[in-house]
Amino acid sequence: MLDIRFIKENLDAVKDNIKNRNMNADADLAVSLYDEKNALQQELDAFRQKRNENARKMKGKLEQDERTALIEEGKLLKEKIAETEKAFTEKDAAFREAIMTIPNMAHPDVPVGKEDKDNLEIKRSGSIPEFSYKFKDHVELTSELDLVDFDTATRVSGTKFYYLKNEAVILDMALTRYTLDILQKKGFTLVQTPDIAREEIAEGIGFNPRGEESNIYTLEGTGTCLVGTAEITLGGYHAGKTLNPEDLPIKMAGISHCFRREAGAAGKFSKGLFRVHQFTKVEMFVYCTPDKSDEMHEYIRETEEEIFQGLEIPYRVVDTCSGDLGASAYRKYDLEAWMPGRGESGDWGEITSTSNCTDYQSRRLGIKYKTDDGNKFVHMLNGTAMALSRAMIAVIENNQQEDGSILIPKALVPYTGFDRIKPAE
RNA sequence: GGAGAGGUGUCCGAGUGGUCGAAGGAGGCAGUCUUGAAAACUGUUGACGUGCAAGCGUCCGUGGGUUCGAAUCCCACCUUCUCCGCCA
Repeated sequence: MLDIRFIKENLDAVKDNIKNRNMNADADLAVSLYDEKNALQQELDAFRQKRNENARKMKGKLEQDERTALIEEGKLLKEKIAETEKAFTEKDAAFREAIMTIPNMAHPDVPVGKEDKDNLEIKRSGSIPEFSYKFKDHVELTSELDLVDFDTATRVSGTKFYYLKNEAVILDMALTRYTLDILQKKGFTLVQTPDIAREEIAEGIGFNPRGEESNIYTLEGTGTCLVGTAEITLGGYHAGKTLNPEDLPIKMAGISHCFRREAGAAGKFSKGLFRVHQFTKVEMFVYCTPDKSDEMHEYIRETEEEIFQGLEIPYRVVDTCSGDLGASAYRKYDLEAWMPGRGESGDWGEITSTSNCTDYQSRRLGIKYKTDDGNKFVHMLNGTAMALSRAMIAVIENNQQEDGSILIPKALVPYTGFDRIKPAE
């Protein structure tokens, strides 16, 4: 959520931003609703002032007829207040709805574009593997090596679920542990978060738990939902708090299961482990002062690169264009790993994503820090350290061998205890 | 899940329907004293909205209700603690 005063003062910029981001939001409506709401608030405050005065007059001893007159006046005021309150509440709700749809402002360097094709590649690392033999995609490889079972999962749980089996289980944990070691050394506080969060926390982060197009599973009758990412539980960690500036930046690394409905997502780019209803993820989260958030964003991106360079996975870094940014992001970088089995002859596939959400989330969640000049909203950033399912695709497809085996990246061997996954004899 | 007791400012803690944004203490900050510190003493010390400002309004877990008037009474929910039950 943006600051309404900012919107009023920068109305044209806010409207341009909405257009660039390809979103439907009415800034003019938000402003006029705010002004109307404000007028009602002032009216209401005036009535309340009269009520308070009226009540104060009745404290001492009074003649009976004086008291009766005051009570009558009070009754009248009570009605007026109820009426005005009702009008105010309705207007306020309408205003909130309008302002919630307005996206965060974008960093001035964000490339302007409509969709993911317009994202700007800013960097490449590693080289794309060349295969002198017919290479396979991860679905085929994991099936042959008995590492992943989609068919049984479909019968038991539904489509887009999977069983990890045998060495894949170890590989999954090795990737997790490898990542946690890096993050702990860098000063992140490691946390295992709940996989369930209250809906208002999810909403504060920018996830809509309700509605047809929601990507979140709600738990009927509980007011809670399954988290789509630990961003929700890590961002909710300090909800409603005023933080001590000496404690900033706060760097957390949270591991959680992630659940996504992925309604309507299908097609060749979604096959196998790439788009699933459940996966495990290590997420980085940072709370910092506004002057540090650009710097922290680069830091998170560099950390992501360090993790994937260590695994010797070829990737590129993409600066997400305006039209492809989520509502809460000010700027977003994705790491896209080379996936040989993706598409016809290999393609880049998103494996991490880091967003600087500035104060867009903290304003809704009420997370501030103390300054000499009053309490200010903190900046909040998130970034994927390790999305297990997708990282697994990259590891498996890039390290496949002609004999059908998979080489384990050197950095992972201490964690797996084996350096190769071989087909059964 | 059952029974009981609570949720008040940075913290602890008092609070009879009107004099309560809220006693008292601690802590923080400023000052006096001191070579410096401690102690003692004095003063000060919540957030949010609105307004140029003075001010006005809101906030005592959350949301409803009763009342001319609610921290105080009623209802629901959330939550903490104790005991019992169940359980990895």
